[in-house]
Amino acid sequence: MKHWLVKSEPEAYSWATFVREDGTAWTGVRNYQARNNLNLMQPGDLVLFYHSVSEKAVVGVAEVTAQAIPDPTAEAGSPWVAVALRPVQALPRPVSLAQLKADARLSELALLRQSRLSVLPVRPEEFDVVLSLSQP
DNA sequence: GCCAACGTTGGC
DNA sequence: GCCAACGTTGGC
Repeated sequence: MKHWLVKSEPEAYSWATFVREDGTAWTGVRNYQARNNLNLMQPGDLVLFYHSVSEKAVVGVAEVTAQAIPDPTAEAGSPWVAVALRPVQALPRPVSLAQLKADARLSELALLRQSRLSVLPVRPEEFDVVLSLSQP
């Protein structure tokens, strides 16, 4: 099982909406590196849900429920894909970008190294560190 | 194939 | 609001 992180601007698509809809097709990714990561996702993989821009914090954990298919919001024949995600749990407390940056165990975190990429791999130990940081 | 121009993302 | 990083586009 692999671990990932996806970003969303809460004004565009928030964790609350994601929970209310009980999951969604993760469409609209238009970057090749992010697309490659989507293609590597398998059902059961766990995904950190990050609110970018206005909040800058990991807010929840999602699970991949369907592997990549052609993105229905893209032109037919385009290379873009979408996976299906569903919410697993909100974090007890959001883990802010500042917290992530401050933790030496997360110095290699892909989010911190490639801040513009919207679909990123997370190492299992990094995933566990983020969860532990969210504990009250 | 190179590179300048331009657009977008996202942190500050 | 600004700007750095970075991806894409298009002229040459």
